[in-house]
Amino acid sequence: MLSLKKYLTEGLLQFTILLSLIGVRVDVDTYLTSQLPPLREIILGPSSAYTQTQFHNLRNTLDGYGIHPKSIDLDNYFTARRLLNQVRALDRFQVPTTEVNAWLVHRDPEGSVSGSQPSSGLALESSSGLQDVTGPDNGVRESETEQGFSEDLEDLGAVAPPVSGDLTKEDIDLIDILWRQDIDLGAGREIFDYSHRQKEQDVDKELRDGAEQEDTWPGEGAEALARNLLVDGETGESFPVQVPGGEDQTALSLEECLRLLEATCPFGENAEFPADISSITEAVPSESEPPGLQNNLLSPLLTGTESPFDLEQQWQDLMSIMEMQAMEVNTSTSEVLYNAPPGDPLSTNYSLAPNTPINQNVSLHQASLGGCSQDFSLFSPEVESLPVASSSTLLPLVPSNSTSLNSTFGSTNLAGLFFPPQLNGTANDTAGPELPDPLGGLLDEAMLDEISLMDLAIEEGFNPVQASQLEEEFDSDSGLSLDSSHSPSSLSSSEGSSSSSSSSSSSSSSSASSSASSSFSEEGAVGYSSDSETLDLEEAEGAVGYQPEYSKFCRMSYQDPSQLSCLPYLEHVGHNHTYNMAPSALDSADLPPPSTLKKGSKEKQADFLDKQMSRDEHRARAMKIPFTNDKIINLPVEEFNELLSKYQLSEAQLSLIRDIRRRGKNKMAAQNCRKRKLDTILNLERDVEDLQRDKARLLREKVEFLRSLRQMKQKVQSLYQEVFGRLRDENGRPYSPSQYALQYAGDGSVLLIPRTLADQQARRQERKPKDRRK
DNA sequence: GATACATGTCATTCC
DNA sequence: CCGGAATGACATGTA
Repeated sequence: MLSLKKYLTEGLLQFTILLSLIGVRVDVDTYLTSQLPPLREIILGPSSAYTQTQFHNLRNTLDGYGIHPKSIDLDNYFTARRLLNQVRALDRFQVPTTEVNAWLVHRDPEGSVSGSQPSSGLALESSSGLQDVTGPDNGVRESETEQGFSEDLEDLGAVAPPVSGDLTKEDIDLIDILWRQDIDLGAGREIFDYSHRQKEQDVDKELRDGAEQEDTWPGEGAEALARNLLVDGETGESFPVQVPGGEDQTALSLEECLRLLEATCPFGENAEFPADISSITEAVPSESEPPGLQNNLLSPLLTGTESPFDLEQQWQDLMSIMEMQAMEVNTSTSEVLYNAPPGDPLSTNYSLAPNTPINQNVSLHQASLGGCSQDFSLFSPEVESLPVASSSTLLPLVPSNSTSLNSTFGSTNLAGLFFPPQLNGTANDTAGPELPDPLGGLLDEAMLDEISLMDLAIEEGFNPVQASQLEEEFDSDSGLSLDSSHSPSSLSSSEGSSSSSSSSSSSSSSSASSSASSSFSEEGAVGYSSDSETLDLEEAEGAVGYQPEYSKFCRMSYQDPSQLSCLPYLEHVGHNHTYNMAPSALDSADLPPPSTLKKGSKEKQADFLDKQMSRDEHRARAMKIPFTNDKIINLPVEEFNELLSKYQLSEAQLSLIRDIRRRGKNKMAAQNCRKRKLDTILNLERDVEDLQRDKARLLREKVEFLRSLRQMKQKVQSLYQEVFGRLRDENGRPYSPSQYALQYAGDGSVLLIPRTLADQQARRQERKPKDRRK
């Protein structure tokens, strides 16, 4: 009981405080009532006959509510270790994540970007904040369909930000539900995972274990709160850029192209660009203007905005993905990319028809800023765990100069992009399937893999089973209802403590099973107690060995039937109180005054106690060892030797005593060892699940990145078409795509070169990566 | 009776 | 070197 209180006061309380510090609501009752047999056994251990006496005596004297001076070293050790693990695992915990999200929900309606928000809320927070920055929510919630993919998917925060900065009531409700689920998930999963191992356990252990389970399954659904929805509501606006025709080579400003890219940034949700683009288009030189002047045209638009950074960041991400996957450039399969399924909302708006009327009133600046600032969150893989830090740390990594895009927009990639080898003569065609590029292979593979990836992600990461299980649990047992479902145990855990002592004391007359008694007695399990203090208590109470009658009396005095009747579920709890009793005490106990007990019951009692005794106790009794096994085992060496010296013991007795001590120590060690082993297994299990979650998250990120990449590719393709289609030779005729191609040069210009030359360079570019890989 | 599980015990190693 | 913890292997009891 005192150990239990110790757990309550130290373990549970401390952890509760810890959680409170990080803003996690802790419903102690929920955890108390959660059951997890393995951990219960780990922490409490199996039968601990050695500490039974202490447990028993303490209850008798203090009724479990006094402050016991004894320091339980191992207890502290486990508690400290658990706490440490919990603290270490805080970053992985989903409960805090959920909680933070909930707070964000409550705080964010004003739309302010709260940089002080702790981790994990970021996806929601940053997205909403950005949303506010970017202006009114115009996002098309096309990804409502994607939500089925999994809400878990969005927990990475790397996906597109949520469209809406203002949460609707449904959103809040959903968040609230998810939050509750997270809180409960721990217990729920514990039960799920270990229910097969559950069996009759003593209530104290349940209480203690329940308090300690919270770190095992903190719950993971919360991440899904940040429902970052990839929205591509853009309209595929066009832009007026006319490049002066050259002879064979026509230089285009790189910034022009980049601007075009930005204007059609696939991630931007700003479908409409309210402002005008006239300023830009007016700045664009006429056809007769020399190419060199055009390099500066776009820079004013780019400076002062984050869009180039974002864009570059995106490209870096995309390229890293390409490298990571080591995908072969496959120009022959690019059709898949362009033949996106009609149902795919992401691919619908990106075919930019060159003939599309140019909207002269589109503010390119605003468009790029709005779209890409949101994109930033989309490409922040750290958002999930480092909300504030990510936004602050990632930015500095990005060159503050728009020209740095050259490094990312390397000639390699762009050259390939701008080199559709099979470009046919119809320059006015929308980005056709016949336009391959280096990204084609990647994207094709990505698209092909997407389904399987999603399956994988769902299968390995989010655990649809888990989700459904959650649903079921919370349908029938929603929220913190574990409390009620396990109320008996929770009741017994605290209130039953005193009565349990009485029931234990009455074990001699009750038909308590040995297993139950042992399980109950393992309270304060072996190795958890301080020997000296235990000894003091024992001696102070005179319960063991020398004053058996008193001990017996104490026990009998607790045989209050009313208490048992009040707590009928404790009746089965029995305890082995004989283990720590000296043989003499046992003898006396076994022979109560004839007047009090009938002979038959007395014999039964004796038999029962005999059965309760361990072999070593029997041996000790047989050898007339004058002190208790408990002392033999738990006394420090010095006191132990001192004790031995006090008595004239035969060699056989001494040998037996030493054997008893050795076996007792080893028994405790074995129990601790088994607990540790189980603990290790459970930790490994948790680690595996964490890794699986990470894997699933990464897969989801991959899918999202590939999706974004595909969109970018489509944009680039459209832009290529657009630019190329507007090129005119000196006679005002369009260039034939079969004869000419655009190539991005290293100096930032885009050149119009003959296709033969372009093909050669493209081939060269293809070889390079392969060689590098070798 | 076979089996799984919990627990105790022994031997050994390590600190 | 001793005491004791840790642990694998085995024994035993129980359901």
